[in-house]
Amino acid sequence: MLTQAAEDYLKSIYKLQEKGGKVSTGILAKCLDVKPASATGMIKKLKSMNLVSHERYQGVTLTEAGKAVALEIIRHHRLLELYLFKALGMPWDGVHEEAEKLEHVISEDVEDRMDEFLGYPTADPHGSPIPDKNGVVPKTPSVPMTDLLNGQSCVVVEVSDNDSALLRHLGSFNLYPGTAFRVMEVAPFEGPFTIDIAGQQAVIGREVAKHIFVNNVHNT
Amino acid sequence: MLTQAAEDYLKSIYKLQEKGGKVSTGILAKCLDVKPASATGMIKKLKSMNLVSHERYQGVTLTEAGKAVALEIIRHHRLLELYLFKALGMPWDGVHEEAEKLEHVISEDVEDRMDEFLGYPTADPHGSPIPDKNGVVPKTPSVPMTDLLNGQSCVVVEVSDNDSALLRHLGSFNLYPGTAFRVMEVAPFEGPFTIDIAGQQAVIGREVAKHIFVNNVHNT
DNA sequence: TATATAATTTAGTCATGCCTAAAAAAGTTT
DNA sequence: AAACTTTTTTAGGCATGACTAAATTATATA
Repeated sequence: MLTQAAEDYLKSIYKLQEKGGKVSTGILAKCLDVKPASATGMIKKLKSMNLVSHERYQGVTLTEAGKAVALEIIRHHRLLELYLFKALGMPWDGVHEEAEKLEHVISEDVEDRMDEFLGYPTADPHGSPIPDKNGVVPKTPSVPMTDLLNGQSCVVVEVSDNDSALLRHLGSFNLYPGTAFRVMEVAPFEGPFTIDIAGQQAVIGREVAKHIFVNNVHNT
Repeated sequence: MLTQAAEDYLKSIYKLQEKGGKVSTGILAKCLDVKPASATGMIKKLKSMNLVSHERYQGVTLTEAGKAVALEIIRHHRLLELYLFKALGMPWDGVHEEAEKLEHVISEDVEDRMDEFLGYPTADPHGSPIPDKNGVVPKTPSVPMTDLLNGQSCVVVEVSDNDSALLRHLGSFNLYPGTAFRVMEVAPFEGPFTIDIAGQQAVIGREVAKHIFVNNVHNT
């Protein structure tokens, strides 16, 4: 059985690997809020378990086995988030933290039962894809909201899940995955977006917009 | 925050204390499957946190603070058992093990939501009382099935939850908390009980009967 | 009351797991 | 090639929680 720390490392490596191939020790360390030396240490341990490949000074990659573990943890996490949201009515800005603890602990049996209860879902409350039991991730193409131009309409696909204050902010505009909106105005000089959500106007700053991903972009 | 091991010690001390006042180091060690010296070590740690009282060679007792922690863990455990049973349909012989891991991890928020979902229950699937948020334990008087005499009828109140093979065995007779049965025969020389459960006969050995607690005992 | 037995505590060890600071090594830039 | 950055190694710290062996204390017995 893997330790919680090992699982967290694998999860981080997976996420970093998704957007940039090999993962450097430094980036990984920063992502996990530890010193690079600590990351090197854990990388060695994971390598000895054949969960990662690593050539000195060359960065880490997950092996197939490591990837399988990472995806299982991510699957646990996202199923838990959705379950806590739908079955227990937890606010969407609270489920991440709780899932972070539970993901290391639940059995496959509980995972399966939640999956069934939820009707075999493909995305968590923040729109992140839930890997299936075989490790297949149902990706939905999307672009960052910052790509949008004046007058364009779209639908929210996904938002970052790790900042609960941000999530509360978006919730106050009813800006959830699935929500459609239209860009009314893009202020010049990297300014904020004014958007229309079902008749309600909202102003979304650049920093916030970076964390919102949309699809179905079209001019109206 | 307490470690999982510390919480487990407090829980064990609470349970042992319930049936016999002060808890000896040896009993505690046996109960947790560690050596007595290890138990002494943890007792010292818990004492330094004012969670237990302890005079050398005199056994341990929980302080009010320690009792509060123990009851909170037990509340978590039993709510989880019932939740897993009712909301996720887990078999009653599987919920104990799962709850054993989750009890150390869930937040008060999740606890409250499960409690509400379940309608503020007072007993888990094995009939063990669920302490309320103030640490009040809703006890139901009961006697061990081994006290029963020929011809007596009664209702199952509670069964031991820590042996899943035993639970499967009882389940095969539909012998759950709330189930009524009548003693048809008590074999002599500490022999087994033959009972009638809704028209079905079952033979229950002494060792099993020790783990079944009943009330509403009356002659019929 | 002396003594044997049992229980408990002390003291010291060991393993795990994760972390750090500082020095050394390897890669990258200019 | 020199200077800089990043990574790795080294050496060590700290917390947890278990263990053994020996010493101590309590209890039961003769």
